[in-house]
Amino acid sequence: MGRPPCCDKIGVKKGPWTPEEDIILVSYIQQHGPGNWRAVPSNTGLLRCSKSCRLRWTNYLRPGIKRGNFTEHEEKMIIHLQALLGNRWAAIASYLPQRTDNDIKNYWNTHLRKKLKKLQGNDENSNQEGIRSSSQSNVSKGQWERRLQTDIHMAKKALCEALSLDKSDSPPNNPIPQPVQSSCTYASSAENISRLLQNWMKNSPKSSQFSQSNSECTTQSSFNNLSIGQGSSSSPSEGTISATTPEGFDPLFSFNSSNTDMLADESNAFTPENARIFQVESKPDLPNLNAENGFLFQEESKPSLESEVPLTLLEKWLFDDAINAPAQENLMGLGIGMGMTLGDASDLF
DNA sequence: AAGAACACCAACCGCTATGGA
DNA sequence: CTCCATAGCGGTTGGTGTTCT
Repeated sequence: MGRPPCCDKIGVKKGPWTPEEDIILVSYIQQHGPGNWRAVPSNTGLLRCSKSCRLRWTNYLRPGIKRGNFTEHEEKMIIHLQALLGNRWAAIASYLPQRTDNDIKNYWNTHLRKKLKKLQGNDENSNQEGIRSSSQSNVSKGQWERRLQTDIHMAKKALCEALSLDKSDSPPNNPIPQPVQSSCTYASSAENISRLLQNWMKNSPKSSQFSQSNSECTTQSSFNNLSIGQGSSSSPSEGTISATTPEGFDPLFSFNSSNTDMLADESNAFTPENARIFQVESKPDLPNLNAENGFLFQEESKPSLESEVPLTLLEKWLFDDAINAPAQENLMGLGIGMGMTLGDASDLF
C-alpha cells in the first residue's frame, strides 16, 4: 500500500517565508501541536511542502529561539563542542537550547572557522593551536573516541532517566554536563513572529495582505497588540487576522486592546520577557491552547510561582538568569571526563 | 555614484535512520 | 519482510545587504 508522497512538488512554493505564512503555520501548530507535518500544508492551505513547514518551525518559528549575535560565552561553547563532537550541529545545539543547529552551523561557517584559522595563523608556533589542529592530527582516532564517549554518555543518561523517572531533576553536583532540554511553549512563538514582522516592516514597508477591519492598522502595530490565546472567543471587531484555510481552523492571533498598555511602546513589544509574562497572564482563559487540542504547556510543570505571582520584567529576568546559570556553568565544564578541559578551548581567545 | 566583491543567513537538497502499514 | 513516509541531520545554495574599489 504505502502512503501518498510527501509533496508532489507541483505548485509547491519555495523561497523565503512571508509573515502571513508564518502566522498560518504558527497558528496551526498552536492548535494542533508540531508533528504530522504531512497534514500541515493541506490543513493550512500553505503552498509549502511538509518538510519546508517543519524546517521553518524548527529553525525559525519555534519558541525559545534566540537570534542575533552570539555571546563570547556561546562562541567558546561552540568551539569547545565542535572540537569535541565535530560537525554534529544538532548535538552541539542540544547544549545551546536557544540556538538552532542551522544557526550554529551558519555561525561556525561564517565566523568561527575564520576566527580559528586566523588564530592558528597568528599562533602557528604555539602548541596551543590546539584543539583543532591536535584533534585534526589524529582525527580518525580522537574524534571517534570522543564521539563514542559522547554517545556512551548519552546512552547512559537515557538509561538513568528511564530507570529513575522520579529523579528527573538531576542533582546539582552532577559532574556530567547534560544537553539542555529546551522547554517548549508555543505561545511564545508569537515573539518570533513579532520579531520577524518588525524586520519585515523595516525592510518592506508595503502593507501586508492581512484582511483587517481597520485599514490604519499596520502589520507591526497589530502585532504589538497581539494577544495570544483569545482564539475564537475574541471579538471579530478587534481585528482577527484572516487566515482562511480549507479546514477553516481558527486563527489564534487576535488584536486585543486590553494589553496595549504593556505592548504599545514599540521598543517594548514582545521581548522574550514580556512575551512570557503575557503568556502567563493569558493562561487562565485559554480556550484553544490546552492539552485537548494539542497545545502543550511544558513550562507549566515548573513550580506555579510564576503563574501565581506575576513577576516584574526585571525579576523574571533575574529569575531566568539564575535558572540558566548553573546549566551554563555545568556546560563550561563539559570537557571534564571527556578527555578535555575547557581551558583548551578558552586558550583560543 | 556605480559596480564588484564579500559576508551573512534562510532555505533547500540529499542522505540516513526509524517506524508504521 | 518490504516499502515508504517521516524526522532529523549536515552540506550547500541563492538572495540580499554591506563593504570595498
